[in-house]
Formats: sequence, structure tokens, C-alpha cells
Amino acid sequence: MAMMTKKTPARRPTMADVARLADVSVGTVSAVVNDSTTVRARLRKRVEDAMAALDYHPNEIARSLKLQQTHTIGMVVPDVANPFFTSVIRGVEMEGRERGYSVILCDANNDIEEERRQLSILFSHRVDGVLISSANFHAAEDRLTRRRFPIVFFDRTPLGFRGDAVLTDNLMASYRAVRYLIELGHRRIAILSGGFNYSALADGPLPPAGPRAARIEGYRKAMQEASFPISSPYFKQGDYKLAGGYQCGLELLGLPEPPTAVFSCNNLMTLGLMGAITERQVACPGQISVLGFDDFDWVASFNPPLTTVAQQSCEMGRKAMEVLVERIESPVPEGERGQVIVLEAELRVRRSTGPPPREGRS
Amino acid sequence: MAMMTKKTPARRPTMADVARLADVSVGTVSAVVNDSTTVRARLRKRVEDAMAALDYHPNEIARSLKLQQTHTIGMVVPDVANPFFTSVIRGVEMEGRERGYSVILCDANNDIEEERRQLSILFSHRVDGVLISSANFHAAEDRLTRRRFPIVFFDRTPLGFRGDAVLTDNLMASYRAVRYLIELGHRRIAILSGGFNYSALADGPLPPAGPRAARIEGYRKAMQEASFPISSPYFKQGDYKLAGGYQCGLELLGLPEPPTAVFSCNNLMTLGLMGAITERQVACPGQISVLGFDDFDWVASFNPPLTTVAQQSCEMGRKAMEVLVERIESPVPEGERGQVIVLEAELRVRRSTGPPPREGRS
DNA sequence: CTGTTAGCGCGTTCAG
DNA sequence: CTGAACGCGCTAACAG
Repeated sequence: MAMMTKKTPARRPTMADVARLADVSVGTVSAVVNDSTTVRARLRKRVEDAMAALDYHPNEIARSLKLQQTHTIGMVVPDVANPFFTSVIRGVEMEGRERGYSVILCDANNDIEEERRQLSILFSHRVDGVLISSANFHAAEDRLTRRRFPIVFFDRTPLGFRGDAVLTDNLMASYRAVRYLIELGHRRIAILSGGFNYSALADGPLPPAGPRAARIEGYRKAMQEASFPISSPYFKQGDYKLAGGYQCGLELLGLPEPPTAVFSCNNLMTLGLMGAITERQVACPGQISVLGFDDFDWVASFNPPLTTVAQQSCEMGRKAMEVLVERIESPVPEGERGQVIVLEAELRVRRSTGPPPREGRS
Repeated sequence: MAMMTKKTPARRPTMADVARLADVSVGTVSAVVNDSTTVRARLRKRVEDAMAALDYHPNEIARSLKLQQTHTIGMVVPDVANPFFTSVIRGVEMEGRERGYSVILCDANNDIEEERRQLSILFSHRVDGVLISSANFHAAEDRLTRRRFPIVFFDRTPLGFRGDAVLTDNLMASYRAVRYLIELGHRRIAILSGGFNYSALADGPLPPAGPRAARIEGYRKAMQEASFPISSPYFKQGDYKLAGGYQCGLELLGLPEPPTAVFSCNNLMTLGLMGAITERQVACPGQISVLGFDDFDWVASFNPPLTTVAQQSCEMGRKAMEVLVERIESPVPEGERGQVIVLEAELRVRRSTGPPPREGRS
């Protein structure tokens, strides 16, 4: 029963098919596919016609097996839904397209175990390299960097990192942001930072040392330089998520002496904060100024339009891909350090920041 | 010169290496990798240890070549940066992970020529199937559906489509949205729709028939049912982008008799519209109510929080992947129609909608 | 210039 | 249960 099922299941044309139709050898077909110049125009034409007639697409899998390279790279991000990463992905895509690389996208979902699994799958697929914003640098560095496998970190790197990476100058970015607030006349400035939201910390010896520490440090530096105290009720740890920003916002607003400005280190938390401000009917920037990290379409349409520090997210993707391809095509010499590219962020002043209210001045 | 470059360039362990180390045959190693039950526990253990010691990852490329399937699918979206697609991608990722498929992401950038190229690359990579929100159904349908290549459309489909697809019930969604506005007492209701922004239209016989037509139709139906006139100044065509929404918003607000409510068919245009409203200092929802399409983190944090129609974007991704895998693993019988899954959207009432101002009532 | 052929790493058969 | 042999589609080296 069911004898003739799957007989010739829509087999895709192979080089041999093309060769047969064009009445040449597979070697010749291969030559025209890889456009070696050693094929006469007439023959080439015949081959190309045959390819078109058969709708032949070279089997990249077979080619990969032979050439030992797949023209595919893996990209693992902690959260595809975060607009920052979305924008980086876009940059990677663009650059990849131009350089002939496809990208396999993996969402690690901020889960370190998942990340390990994803990496393993990428290895199996024999990607030529990996782009990663890792939740666990230690493991990733150990498994990849030491093995001389082409890998470029972006957004986050481990402490004392020696490989290739593309990063934002977070310290300078947040320093400038807070300085701007200070110049506006603010003195009671709160910071809404992320907490350690990675389980990675439980078992890894290295702290994430991602953007978080640098952003806090920039705040600290600016405050200290102005000889302003950093009072602990103004130092809030969120969860990098909307809910945390909302909660911290309510707490800040409920303080006996609330801050006149808040520097929010993360886009999602900024949203939560604005939600709290709107709900409590506090005037922004009249009563409280808000300066957030990351700039997207929606921040300018907010009410009020948000002043932000804009990372060059798309550019970060492009550069990361560029460096990766460079490494793939000419591996780094023995014992050489990788290159770390640092991107500047830009302060975009809109209307959520202004001078502090009267009673807020010294 | 340079005699010994690339000598053994960090060769990855192969099955033969594992077999040698475990002192078994490759056949046995293969058996444990594919966990055939025909391997004794003791032997299996030895093989697994060897794999771990060598950090062996099965070569998925070789396996793909042999098995004629890559466990990889291609996903092409018109715009990776659009939060709607981001969310769909997330769903696809999740479902793919569970079912053992990796996804190669392609951003067609709303460019039809680019889409064609991406599809060709995906074919070359021998993806097992494709998920697509196409800018050009005609070409895509022709090239894929007719060839019995597993493909699932999402978000947008061609008119009279007969294959597999996962869609939102856009007509019902917008009908309900507009009805809600009508029940609130509005009568002068404007619609902010997208225009034909795809060059596809120039050469294809089929209109995109994406969400656009259905959303307009829902509006028309609700208005007609209430016997309200659809006045042409209230029927705005944007460009699906922020700038277009802003521009249309200004025009709407500048009308001698401005609408008391606006139904915006696209998330980016909603943002532009809100920008215009904020800038003109028009009270929302006091003077004008706004109801937008698509629901994301930021809409609830807006001032005022936006009332929206929420598509099940993540679910759309999951379902699309589910159907695709189903097709891959058991191809549709000759002549059978594909299945079209329709997802309901949900109205999320927040504070950007309210009754019309006094002078707006009949 | 063009044809022929040996693997790339793996899964599968088949005879032990 | 094992070991050897073949072929998936392609590239590159060599032979003509």
C-alpha cells in the first residue's frame, strides 16, 4: 500500500542537471557559478540559460561542506523584543547583506542556560562566527575566545576583556547626561539603574560589567565633581523592565523630598517611570525632569517629548558585523589582542528636561 | 615563503575522532547521536564521554547534505525595526526552539527587489521552509506556492490566496474599534490609513490586500451601519510612517470642523498623530479621542495611555511556525488547500478615548 | 579552455 | 552490535 509515495519528492536541480542540459561538464558549471573567468562567453551563456530554465540555485550546503565555511553567522541577543537590540539587528542585517553573510538569530531570552544551548546549535550549524551580547561573558569567553573561534561581543563585555567588541562609551554618555541636568540647576538628581537581573551571577566569578556599572559610574562622577551628595533613596535599582521603572518612580515621587530630576539608565524603565509620573499627575518637566537612555521613534512622540542619550545602535550592529567578517576572513594572529570599538552616544535634548522648580534650587 | 600557514587550522573534531577516542566505530557514534535505541548503555556512555572530552558538535552541514533537510527556516519581514514584526519574530523563535528549528532572519526593507534576492539566498541555504510577510505576494506565491515549497504567509496575504497563512481578523478588529468610538458618542470619526507604499504595485496585477483594505473596510462598515457619512477630509492616507501620521494629524486638527475621534491603522502613524496633538496642545481625550492599532510596552506609558486594538503578534509567530513545521514534516497532499488561521484582535481601552466634547455631539 | 575525479562529514546499508 | 563502503552536491586539482 502507498507504494509510490515520495517518489522523486520534487527534487531540486543539481549541477549535474544543469551540466546535462547545457551539455557541458559539472566542472564548467561550477566555474560559471563561481565566475572564474576561464569560461568562454558562448559556453557561459549556454550554462546560464540552463540554470535559468531549471531555476537552479547552487546548493550552499554542499558548498559549505566542501569549502568549510557557511557564509552564515550566528547572532545571539538577550531579548529580540527590546528595541535597542532590534536596531542592532537591523545594522547587522544590513552589513551582512552587503558582505554576503546571512544571519541566524537566537533569542537567549536573558537565560544563561538557553544561551549555552543556542551557542551549541550555532556551532553545529557551523556558522563562520558569532555576534553576541552575552548574559554570561565568562562562559562565552572561555568557550569561544580561547578556541580562536571568531566572535565579536557587542553592548556588553566582561571585565578585563581582551577580544573584539563594539561598545557604547557608557560612562561618558551618562556623565554628560547628568552634567546636563546639573547645568540646568538640578541638585537632587536620582538615578534609575538596572539590578543584577542575570542568574549568571550566581555561578560566574565575573560580574556582567555590562553597561550598568559604567552608567552608574558616570552618574557618580558627575555628581561628585559638582560636590553633590549621592543620597541612597535617590539610587534606585530596577529590573530593567517596565514594572520596575514604574515601581521605582512611585517610590521616588513619594519621597518627603523627591528628586527634581531622574536619570533613567534603561529604555523600558524610563517608560515605567513616565507612567508613574503621568499617573501621579506630576508636571514634567515642571516638577520633575526626566532623562532616559536610548532613543527610538516613540520617545519624540511622547508627551512631553523625551530628552535622551542616544546610542548608535544600528551603527553598533554594522561595526560588529564588519569586525566579525574581518576576523573570519583573516583570523587574528597568535597572541594578538582584539580591537575594541567604542561608539559615542549623543544627548538629544527635548522637552522632558528643564530647570528645577523654585523650591528645588539651593 | 609562508610554508606552514593554515596547517591544521583548528580543525573541528569529527565523528571519526570521537569513534577513535571511544574505541568504537563511526556507525556507533552516529547511532548515539541520533539516539537509536540499539546501543548498549555502557557503550553509549563511553561515546558520550568522548564527545564531551572533544567538545564535539555534530556537523549539521554534513548531516543536512545527507538528510536533505537543514532544520533551518527562513523568515523574511518587511522591517525588523517595526515592533509588530519584532514581536512576531519572538514568537517564531520560541516555537522554533521548541521544535528544533533555527531561523535565518531577512529584512526585506520593504523593497521588492531585495525580497527576491533574500528568497534566492534562502533557497541556496536550503532552508526547509519560509515564513514571509511579503511585499509582493504575486511573485512570492508564484515562486513558492506553486513549487510546493513549504511556505507560510503571515500578516499579509494576496487576494484569493489559497495557501497557508496566519492572519489577524483585521476587518472585525477595526469594525469593533470604530463601533466602540461610535458607542462613546462620536460621529465625526477620522481614519488614518496607510497608502500604497510598495513599489510592488507598479508591476504586479494583485494589490497587496494586506491589513490595509480590511481595516478600512471595518471602518466603513461600522460607520455605514450607524448611518454616519464618511467625509473625505476624514479619510487620510499616510505612509505607514511617523512623519505621515504627524502630517495627517496636523491637517485633521486644522480642519474647520475637526474630527472628535481618530482611528489610526498603524502604530508608527499613531505616534506621529500623538506628536501633532501634543504640539497643537489639543486635549486628548477631551477634544479628540485616539484609538490606535497594535499594542506595545510603550502605549500604556503614554500620556494619555493609549486605547488600542492589540493584535496577537507573538502568537501569530508561534502559529505560523507551527503550521510551517507541520507542512515540512508532512507536505500537503496534491491539490489540497492550505489552512488559514485567523487570530482575533482585542480592544484595550485606556485613556486616550472618551466621549466627544459637547459641541461634537449631534 | 574543458572533462574527470577525489573527498568535505555524515547517515545508511549490509555483511559479518 | 560492528566495520566498511557508498553517496548527498559541490569545489579544486589535475589530465586532456
